[in-house]
Parts: sequence; structure tokens; C-alpha cells
Amino acid sequence: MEDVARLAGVSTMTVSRAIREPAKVAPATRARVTAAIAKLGYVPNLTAGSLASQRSGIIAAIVPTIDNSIFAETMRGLTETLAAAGYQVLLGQTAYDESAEEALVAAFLGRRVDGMVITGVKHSALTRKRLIKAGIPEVETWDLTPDPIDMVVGFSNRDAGRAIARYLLAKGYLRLGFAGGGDDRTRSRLAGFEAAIRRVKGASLTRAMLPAGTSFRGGREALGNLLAQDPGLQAVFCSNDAIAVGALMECRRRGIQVPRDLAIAGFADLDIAAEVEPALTSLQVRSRTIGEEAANMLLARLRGEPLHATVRDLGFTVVPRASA
Amino acid sequence: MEDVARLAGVSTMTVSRAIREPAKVAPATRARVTAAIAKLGYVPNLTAGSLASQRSGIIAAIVPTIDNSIFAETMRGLTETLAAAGYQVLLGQTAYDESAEEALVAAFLGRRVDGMVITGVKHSALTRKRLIKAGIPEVETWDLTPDPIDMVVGFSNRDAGRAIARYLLAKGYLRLGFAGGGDDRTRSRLAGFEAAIRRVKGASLTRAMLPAGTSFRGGREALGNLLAQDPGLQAVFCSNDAIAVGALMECRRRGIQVPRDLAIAGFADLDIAAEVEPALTSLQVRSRTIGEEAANMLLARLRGEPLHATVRDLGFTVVPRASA
DNA sequence: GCTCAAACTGTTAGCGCTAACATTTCAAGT
DNA sequence: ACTTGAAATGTTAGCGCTAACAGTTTGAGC
Repeated sequence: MEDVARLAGVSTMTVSRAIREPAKVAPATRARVTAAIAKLGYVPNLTAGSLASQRSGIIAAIVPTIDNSIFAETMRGLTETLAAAGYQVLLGQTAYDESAEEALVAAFLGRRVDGMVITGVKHSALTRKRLIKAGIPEVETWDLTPDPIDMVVGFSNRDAGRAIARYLLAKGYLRLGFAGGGDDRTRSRLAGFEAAIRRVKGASLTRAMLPAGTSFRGGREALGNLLAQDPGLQAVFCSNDAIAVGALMECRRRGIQVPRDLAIAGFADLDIAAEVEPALTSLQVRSRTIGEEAANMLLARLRGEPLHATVRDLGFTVVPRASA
Repeated sequence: MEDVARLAGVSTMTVSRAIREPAKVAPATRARVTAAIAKLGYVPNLTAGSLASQRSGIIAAIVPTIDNSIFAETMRGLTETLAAAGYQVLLGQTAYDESAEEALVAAFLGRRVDGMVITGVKHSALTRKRLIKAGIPEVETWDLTPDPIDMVVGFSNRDAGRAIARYLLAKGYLRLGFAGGGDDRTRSRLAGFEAAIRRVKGASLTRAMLPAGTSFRGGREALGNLLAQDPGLQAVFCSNDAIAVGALMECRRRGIQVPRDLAIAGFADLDIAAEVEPALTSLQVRSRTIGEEAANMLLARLRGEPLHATVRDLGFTVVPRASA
């Protein structure tokens, strides 16, 4: 930066300003600085800038996984909204492991990120403590809780499970199955699903629990598992669309007609849900909006604006298609 | 850190060492420091550490996109291998946009990342120049080139396209179609595919080019497009499995029997390829290994170890299944 | 007990930038 | 010409840590 300053005939402070707040530098000066930067191929050291300004320009995001996943859209919404405001996103994956989450939070706080977005509302005591102590804006996502660490944006997984159950029950399906992974949000969906079933006389529930993060193959296996438990099963709710597509493929392989012999419903309304044959009944959640809203809530905090609410419920919609 | 040092009765330097090189601190001292850290909830400022040590502990990775994509596995391999060596991965998405790539490279270099992994071998002149000037280890991936910026690990997309064409031609399909996005690697696959077809008398090629990054829906549309161009089409090569699955679904919808009426082959051998019905013939590439090898090459450079080769070809395999 | 190297710990001087304040410049109003 | 305040630029003092070296302690060998 000193080289640039010398070449432009100004002080380093003016160079710094020309880069960060061009409006505060006289146009002629700015032009000289810009030219000097280009000539020298100068790349400002943001690490030094962060240390001096106490602002990193980085927001950390923690998701269980990004592969063929429901979180990719959320990350896209988050990243794009934050990029427009000059922030970069540092992504961490936990693979549904709480200790990995703990390590990531520690590492991110060490980098002095300006804010954090984290999936889910259940975290280890240490993670909560560290986040609270860090005092940075923080958004939990993909679920709801009355007492977030700081802010939360998502929908009620419990209510979503209940809504799917009611939809299937209203269609006359009574012998219901559930296939899903073992993460916290899936358990909430299952709890709601089960609660709604219990209220209907004659309705039954068969469960196939999969490891968290399973996808197509898991869905196929789960379907076999469920039918082994209850050959008279009428409808299956899969806690994500990948599992549901797997189940659908297994039905095809076994010659089971969907939805005539067995109805299948998914969750999250991924792209693929509308494209498979038969098209998949799913529960649409506003994945991308979750990311955008998380970004907006963070930005509001970072700008010191007053917040309308710390809990934001984006709801969900059951999308009926051919499969159930 | 000063607080910790005071509480432990040592200098800040000893605290720093106790954290980074525990072996160099006497066990008793280390215990006092550790206790002080725990008591105060001290989180080292890695930004300051990076500035002082000139090492960030961060490797940047640039991919076109991560959603339901062939790059997710590569990122997993990269992230896990680097994490084991104490490095974190900073992920950037270009959405197949060269100027976005340019901006990401600039931003990452500004953060003084210790190394960079970038998808593809075609980059803007400015990007190349900046990377060379930065002088950090750098790996290009998912393709090959005789003159990488620094190192490259992948496979020949051209040869892969050729291999699929030969496979289909050997099966007796002559009227071939291609559906794929407009990115650089897809074009290479198409070039190889086309070259192999040209050498066979009576063989024809029909193309449906999609925007880069399209998936299921794009595959459905492409199939319609191809059949409109050549109703007598015998086999279609899709430049990724998502497109192929979309095409498969469209066949089902139209009552086209696969592979009897029309054969379909995909690319990348994603999880879903083996799960759909009929299972998808695909070209398997070692996605995860690309990430792992990129990490290992970077680590070797960072440790100053001599490198065996700067170009690493991981090859590919045609995986015959039911669809073609 | 003494030597001496190894093991451990401390001191000094930055890393490259920016916040905060200080100073200079300049145009407009008198 | 002479104030005056806003705009433009400069100066000073760190941000929190670590490299490099200096100093101190320890213990093995004699």
C-alpha cells in the first residue's frame, strides 16, 4: 500500500480511503490512486484491514451438508443477499455431527466473523455459550423456537409433519408409514406426524428411521423395511424428497403402483419432486427465502437497525401432486 | 491473550506457544495456560495470528455451483483432507460466470489464502495473471491441460466424451443425440463425442445445448428438443446425470421405453444414477478423489515437498447399466 | 560442584492496515 | 483581503498476534 501511495503521491490513508470510501476522495486523487493500484497490481490485504477495523466482512454459515440437499437453495439466497451488501460467506458442514458443529463455531469465532447463520435450533451448551459470549448477530434457521440464541427464521417442523399427516388422512389413507433421517428437525416432523395420526381412530404409524443425511438409496431401503413391517401400508411420508424419490424407484422396481397401491409424499419440494413420474406430493418450504431473510436479519443488526422481531415464521405449503 | 498470560503467570508468547505448539511448552506450564484459557473463555484471534505469521490456514475453493451437483463430492474430499491437516476451506460459487470467478479470485487473494483450488482449466487472462503473481499453490480440477497455472488434477473431458460415443456406437446405436450445458468442460465432452461419431460411417449427431448448470427440467426439455430434430434418434448422451434423469422421466411421460425405443447415458455417476429405473448407464469419474488429490498436492507444496508431477490424470470408467 | 547443551520462557519489533483526530485546502460569503 | 466551515488529506497510534532472537533454567555427564 505504501508503494501505491508513493506512486500516486499521497499518503497510505488516502489510498485506503480511495479503496473503501471513494466518495471521500477528490476525483483527481482517486484517479491517480486507481491508476497506481492497477499499475502495481496491488491487492489490499483484507486480513490486516480486518484486524485494524475490527470487522471481517465475513458471515459464517453452518449447515449439515450441501450435497443434493435442501440447504443449497438457502445458501444461495444467503450468499447472494450478503454479497450485495459486501459480505462474504464462509461455509461449514457438520455432517449432522454435534461435535463438528462445536468445532466449526469455535473456528469461525476465532476468525472474528461478523455474524453467523446456523442450521437448526438445538445446539450443545458450549456452542450456545460461546455464541452468546461472542455477541455477534446470529440466526438459527430451518426450524423455530421461542427462545433463539439471537434470532431465528424458519417454520415449524412439527406443524409441517402434522400438516402432511392431515393431508394423507383426509385422503383416506389410514395405515401410514414414515421414513426419515435421525436429525433433530426430522424428529420434530415425525412428532407432529405422529400426533396427528394418534387423534384419528383406526389410523396407524410404522417407522423406518435412517441415518441422518441419507438419500436415494436410503429411501429404497426404507420402503422395503416399512413394507416388511406392515404389508398393508397405504401411504408413506418421507422426511425429504431424495428419500421419497428413492422410495418411488423401489415401488417401480417391485411393481407397486403409486399412488394406487401405495401413496408417497416427500418434503422440501426440491426441483426433482415435480419432475419424477408420478410427480411427488411434497411439502414446500421457502428454502431460498430462509437464506435471504437470515441475511436481512443479520444485515439489520449489523447496521444497528431496530429489529421487528427475533422470530420469523415463513410457514410452508402442502403441494398436492400425483403421488399422494 | 494478555489476560490469559497474566492469569497463568507467563508471557503472551508462552500462551501463544501453548496453543500452537504444545510440545514446546513444559507440561506444568501448559496445564496452567489451558486452565486459564478455559476459565476466561479465551478465543484466539486468528486474524491477528494470520497477519503476524503470514499464514491464514485457509484454502479457497471455487466451483460453478454446489446444488445437486457433481462438485459436492469433490468438495467433501477436499474439505476433509485439508481439515485433517489443519486447514479450512473457503468456498466460492461462480454460477458458471467468468466475471464472478474473477471477483472471487480477487477477494480470496485479498484474504491471503494459503492456496487455491479452482474448477476447470479455462480462466480469464486477468485471473491467470493474478494467480501466478500471488505465488501460492494452486490446483485446477475436473479437466486436464498440459500447461496448468500451477497444478491440475482431473481427467480428459474430451476423451470421456469419446469413450461414451464409442460405447454407444459399439452397441449399434447410430443416430445419436447430445444434451448438455454450455460450460467449457461440457463443450470438451461434446467435442470428443462428436469426433468419435464422425469416424463412423452412417452415424449422426443431433445437439440440444442448454444453459450451463441446468438439471432435471432442462433434461426433459432437451429430450423433447432432440426428438423434434430427429424423431428416429436411437441414443442420447447427457452431459450430467441430472439431465439424464430428467430425460428419462420425460421418456416415461411420453411412453418411450428405455432403452428399447431410446437409450440414455449420463455422466458423472451420481448416487441417483444407480437408483432410477431403469438404472442409468453413466461415465464414472472419481469426484471425491479429485478433491482429495487436490488437497494432497496443495499440502505437498505447502510443506515444501518436491512434487511428483504437476498434472495428475485420474481417468474415468464407463459404467454400463440398463438404460443404454 | 561444574560445565554445557538442551529445554524452556521472555523480549522486541513488527505484520499491513484503519480509527480517530489533526491539519491543510478551498470556495463562498462578507 | 478575511473569515469560515466543509472537503480533502495527513499523522499518530494501535488492532492482537507471532518470528526471531535473547535470556534463563534444567539436568546429564563428568
